Amino acid sequence: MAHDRPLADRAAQPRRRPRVTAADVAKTAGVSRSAVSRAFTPGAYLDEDKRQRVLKTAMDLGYRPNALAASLQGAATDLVGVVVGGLSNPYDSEWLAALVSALNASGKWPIVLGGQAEGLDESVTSILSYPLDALIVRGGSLGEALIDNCTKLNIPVIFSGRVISHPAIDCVACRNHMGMVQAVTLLLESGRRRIGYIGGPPTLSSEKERLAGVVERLAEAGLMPAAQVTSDYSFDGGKSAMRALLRDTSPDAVVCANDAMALGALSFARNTCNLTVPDDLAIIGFDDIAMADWAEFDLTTVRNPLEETVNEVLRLLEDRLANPQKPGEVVMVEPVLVKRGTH
Amino acid sequence: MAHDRPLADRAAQPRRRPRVTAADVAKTAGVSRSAVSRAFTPGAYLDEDKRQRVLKTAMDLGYRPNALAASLQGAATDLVGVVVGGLSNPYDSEWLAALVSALNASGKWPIVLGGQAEGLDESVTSILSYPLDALIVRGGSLGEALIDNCTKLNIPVIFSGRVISHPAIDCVACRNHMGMVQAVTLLLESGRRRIGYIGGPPTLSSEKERLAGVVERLAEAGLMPAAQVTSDYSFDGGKSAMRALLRDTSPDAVVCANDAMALGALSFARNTCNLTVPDDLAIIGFDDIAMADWAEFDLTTVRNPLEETVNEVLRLLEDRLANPQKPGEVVMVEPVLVKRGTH
DNA sequence: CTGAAAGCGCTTACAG
DNA sequence: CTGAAAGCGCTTACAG
Repeated sequence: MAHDRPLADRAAQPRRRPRVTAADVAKTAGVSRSAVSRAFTPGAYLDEDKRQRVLKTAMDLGYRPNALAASLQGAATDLVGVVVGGLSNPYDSEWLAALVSALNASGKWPIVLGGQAEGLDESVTSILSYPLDALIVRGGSLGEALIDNCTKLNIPVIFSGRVISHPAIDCVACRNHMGMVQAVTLLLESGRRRIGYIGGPPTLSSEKERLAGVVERLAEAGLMPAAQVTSDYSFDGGKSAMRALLRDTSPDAVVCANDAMALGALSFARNTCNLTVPDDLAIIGFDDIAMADWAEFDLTTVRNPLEETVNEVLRLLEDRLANPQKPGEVVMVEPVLVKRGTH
Repeated sequence: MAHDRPLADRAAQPRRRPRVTAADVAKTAGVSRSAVSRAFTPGAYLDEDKRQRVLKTAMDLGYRPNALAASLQGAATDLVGVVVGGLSNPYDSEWLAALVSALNASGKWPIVLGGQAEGLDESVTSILSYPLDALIVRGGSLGEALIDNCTKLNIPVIFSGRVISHPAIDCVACRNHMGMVQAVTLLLESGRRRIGYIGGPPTLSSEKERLAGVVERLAEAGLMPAAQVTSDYSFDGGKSAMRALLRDTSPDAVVCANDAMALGALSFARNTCNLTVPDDLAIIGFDDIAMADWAEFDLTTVRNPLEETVNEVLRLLEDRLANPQKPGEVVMVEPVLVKRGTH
């Protein structure tokens, strides 16, 4: 018994006072440990009176079954790892909020890793010590190296915002290329010809696809990007990028790889350069975050459907848990051009 | 053995393929289970050659100790519940991102509950099935009822953004009253006399304190609020509130209980009512979220120090884990008036 | 309907 | 330095 230990020992290593245990309830209620377990197991055979007595005692003592001990018996842990990037992109925050909410609603409990760039790989390695039901990874926040790790540990991985070509991995992603083609087409149709581009981190696959969409649609019209700057998907990054871009060129339109940068770019163009948007300069973003619709911005953008994405992630999760051996699934989500006031 | 079960059974209840186990590694490496365990335990005695052999085998097999099984031995789970409200208040999102990042950095893994109002109590009850190291609760997102539950389960609770008078509960909160006194003082000093107020959900203690700060400072100057509307801490809520407020009165200043509503109010005043801010109308918020500093808004506000709050939460957590029996601590954080362009 | 017993994967005294 | 064994809290056949 813990109470029999010498004080010095307890002081050195302040062990948590233990939780109330099924054995405690059994003793108090005068039943067997099995009976206590059965009282908490929906289908189990147990005399109704006895069940009530156990439940009452449990309530009094503040007992509830330790989910971790139960998982050792083979039960699902209902624990899901969620890896998101630095969260400097508001779309990632919206994604996280929607995903957490949806997971909660279906009785899954997300262990969240994010808000930091460095140390993320290490953190993921750490949480793989837990027998997670699955790992959900946002876009390019993580390399493919972890797939092997997870495979060995039998932890399914679901990617959101990135297509992975792996036979057993599920993913859902937006048709980025198509979205950018729509954006550029809109600009071309309204007579824009000097079209610049503000991109995100070039290593991200979503970024590559968006850039390709812009470049290829322009090429189709016999054009090249009037200017091209790389930034970091943040508001401030968009401001700096716009400064750099306007220093060297005078485009009549700028396509941004996400809304946060578009908002920053818009702000810089208006407030620092006194440009009139869209008369002097059109600006189009990507994602359709909540702020894009605010009157101050009224940003024309390409919607990266959030609700649909999260719904698909949850469906893939359920399907995967129901059938761990099924082949990986790739779900593509359609972008939608949202015309507002900046084009 | 699982493989000996009839197929029907396995189909009905698709049990997860088990993880690689210490026993597997032991067998492959030709050592005892104890040796495997010791190879992963920093201070443990184990022949260096043997340790290397075990580590190598573990790597090959993709083994790592199951943290849940280890926790049954009395180890901390390093799992921390984090309860946040509906996340419609951007300050809550910033708080969550900062907290998650800080927890990750110190090797704690947050199980996040939020993004939804309804069902939150039920969700919290569910995650108490896990032997959490602690539960961190944001502001008014949860009633005090859960404190008893947690106490019985020996799960320490830390509140952020709310003062709880309970002998064993830690909390960190902003001096809301003082912050609002500063805001109103600034307005009075610049000659404003018809000062309105847009409040948040009246049940929240932070709201009560902020309202009290406004009312009492006005009373000191012999004034009453020129108008008073209640809303929900969201941008859209701020817009609606401003509409209601301007329908009946014409204040020369409006204090808002948080920045999101202040931004909405500002947007409505400017874009819908064509008011000039601050000439026609001053607007002050509370929190100092990132957007408050954007050129479009340039919002004068009261900073609710985020970094300091999160740092204190982490310190309280560490102290509590080091000494579970110590008395509860109440940490007050000082608000800072941030003068920008809307006053 | 019920209790005693086995076993989930791990760590840690215990006895070499 | 090492292995066999006990035990963490739970569920689930097993045998009444």
